[in-house]
Amino acid sequence: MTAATPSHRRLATDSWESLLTSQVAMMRELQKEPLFKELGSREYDILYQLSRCSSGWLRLNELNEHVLLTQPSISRMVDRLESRGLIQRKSAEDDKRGVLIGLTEKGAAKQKTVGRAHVQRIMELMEVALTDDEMRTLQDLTSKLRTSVAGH
Amino acid sequence: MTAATPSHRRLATDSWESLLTSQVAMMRELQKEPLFKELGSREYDILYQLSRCSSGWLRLNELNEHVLLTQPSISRMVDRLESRGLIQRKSAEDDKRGVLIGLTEKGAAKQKTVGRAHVQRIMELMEVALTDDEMRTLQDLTSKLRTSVAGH
DNA sequence: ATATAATAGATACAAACGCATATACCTTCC
DNA sequence: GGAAGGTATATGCGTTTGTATCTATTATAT
Repeated sequence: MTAATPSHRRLATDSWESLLTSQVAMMRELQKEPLFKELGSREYDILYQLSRCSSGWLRLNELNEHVLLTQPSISRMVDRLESRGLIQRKSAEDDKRGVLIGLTEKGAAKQKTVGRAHVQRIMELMEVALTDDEMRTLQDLTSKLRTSVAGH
Repeated sequence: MTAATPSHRRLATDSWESLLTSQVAMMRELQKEPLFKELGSREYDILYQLSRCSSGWLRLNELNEHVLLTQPSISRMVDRLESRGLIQRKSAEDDKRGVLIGLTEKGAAKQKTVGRAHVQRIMELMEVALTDDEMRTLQDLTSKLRTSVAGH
């Protein structure tokens, strides 16, 4: 049983703040990538999630879990991506309320192009900061945190 | 010297993605706090930065470094917080282009109220997820990452 | 000294956002 | 099987955001 001493409190908040600010620093750096001018990082996130899921189709609410946006915002973001020809909608057969989102060929190509540059930049930044072992540890800890907080 | 093998690449991107999604999960949870209805989390961030700096005053561009917003957005956010009586502006004496931002008494009180609930929630979430040692390690690694990426 | 470039912050305007709510469909319970 | 309540997505509307640009001040170069 852990005591709620001031230093214990600080440990929790300091480590969270450190996580948060490192994320801001990385994001700021990643957003400098010129390719992100034509496809915002949250838009890329959508394409990325669609590219990596096994069936190729995701429900709107599944997308919503991964991006820090409200449901209406995702809905309209999907509108825009659809009108740009990057994704397509189809209604879910088992639940006619639902909508399935998938990449078009153009969208998949776009994701690959932007993704390559993105991955390259992430590698450059992570590599000089942390050793492989440290990356593994970081992944473990953040994974543990996410699982505990969100339960999946 | 590390080789750019696919698995090495994956290690960098996977650990970054894990960091990112854990941050999203935490944020989502923290934003459920009712007190954040009257003071958005980015607005709180501003008050928080002002509360913790030694002189009590920060330049607009210093604030900008800590929050993932563009300069015009910070500028207008400061407008709103000022008109709500939470912060005050004064021009910097050594550089007449500059503006210094500080908390009003009301702003400091607000920061404390919201901050307490915020800290409480962070503690609850972190505590069940990670041990003290793990939090220390997480802080070390993210700190290392931030320093490397942003250089401060 | 004066022109030139760089920097800090503010503002105009269009695009994107969140909140509240509407609509359509599914589930449950009687 | 029909009403009541729950869930998935869409839309109206006011607010906040980013891009581009503007003004004011400071730094640099000739």
